[in-house]
Amino acid sequence: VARNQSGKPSMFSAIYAAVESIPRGKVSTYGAVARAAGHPGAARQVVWALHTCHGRLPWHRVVGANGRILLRGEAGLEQRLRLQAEGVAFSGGVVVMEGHEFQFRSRRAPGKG
DNA sequence: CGGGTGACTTCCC
DNA sequence: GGGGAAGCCACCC
Repeated sequence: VARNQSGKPSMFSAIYAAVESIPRGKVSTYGAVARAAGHPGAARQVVWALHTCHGRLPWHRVVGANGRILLRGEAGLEQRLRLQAEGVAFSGGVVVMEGHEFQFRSRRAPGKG
């Protein structure tokens, strides 16, 4: 577990755990992961975490708002292929969030849950 | 402490 | 649908 110089766990740890918690066949957004990690607005740090752990995390399960693939070049293609391989549906080049967006343990809008 | 950077997000036209 | 701007946070120099 990565820690800060102060000794307390950094957002890295929270973000890391959040990304790891995304089950196969589901996806989430940078913002949602940041929220689930307890750091709303830290979407950019999610990118940082993914980069730091590129290869250790299901990075392909993290997409941009509206299920858009933000990666460039082959990376973007690979992400899409990986998601499709997991059964994630695409429409018009973007992920069908409707039913594929992973809902973290009661973090987003209260709704019915 | 300041400046630049990044797989972001939201608001407006 | 595309472009511009502001907000956000941590890493690196």
